[in-house]
Amino acid sequence: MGRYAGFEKGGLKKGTWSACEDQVLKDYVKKHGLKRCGKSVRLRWLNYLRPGIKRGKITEDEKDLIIRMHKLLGNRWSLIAGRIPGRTDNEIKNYWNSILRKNVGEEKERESEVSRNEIIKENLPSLAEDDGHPHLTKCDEVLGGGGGLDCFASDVNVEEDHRHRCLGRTSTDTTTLSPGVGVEIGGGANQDIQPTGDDLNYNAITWKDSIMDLNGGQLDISEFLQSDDFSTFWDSDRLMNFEIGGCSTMNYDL
DNA sequence: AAGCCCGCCAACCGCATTCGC
DNA sequence: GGCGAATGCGGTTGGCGGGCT
Repeated sequence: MGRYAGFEKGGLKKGTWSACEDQVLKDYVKKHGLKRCGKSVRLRWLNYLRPGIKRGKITEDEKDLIIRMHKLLGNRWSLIAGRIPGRTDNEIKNYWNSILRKNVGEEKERESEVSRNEIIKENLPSLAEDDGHPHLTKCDEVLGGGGGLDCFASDVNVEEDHRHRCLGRTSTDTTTLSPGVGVEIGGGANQDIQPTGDDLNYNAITWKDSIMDLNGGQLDISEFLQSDDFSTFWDSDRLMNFEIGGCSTMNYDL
């Protein structure tokens, strides 16, 4: 994000314009009379004219990729586009908003009722047995939201400080904490859980067989996507398991 | 045939970020 | 450190074309 000066990417020069480049542009506009602002020109180039841009319909493979990446990254269109050669962020964004959003929404609607209940039934008992998390023992109400697993402790008398620590917040930070809310697990890249790194050993979520804790903020997701780890991760079938399985592929390590 | 509706997609817009001066 | 320029990003808008009535 932002300005990257003085290097080339994909054969394209970036950074401050030279006098020579300014002159080329001036000559061009003088000759052809292009009445466009720079931003518009840039966008047209990036999204349409740039070499390597793939035109035509999104293939099934690309569609699957977009859906899976979106589950992982959310609306990080440029990151998603970066993993789909020849497609622009704008194209992917449009495709998602016009086609996939409603498809995925409908699918989610159908699946959520069944899978959510099964996942919760399978996993929450182990949490409830944990004496270190008394509020979870009181968890008897589960609500939907975001494809993740939201655990709502019905006992609002749970010790506040403990709930805060489990949410990774200091006991004085109550601004985003609603009464009765316990822990949110899963649901993509935007997690409600942040590590405190203190008395609560907060490897709260460890992806099965994976080495990174995306939710814990130990690794910036952008860096991760550029890393070799991601290539390995991506090439394997782990991601598929991770996304489609959702919570069911997680190990809860509280 | 004409009008309307809707989906797709290119373009616009505002904001954030980074860098050079 | 402040400021402007350059760039990136994501949400939104608007035009166009095809299908339907």
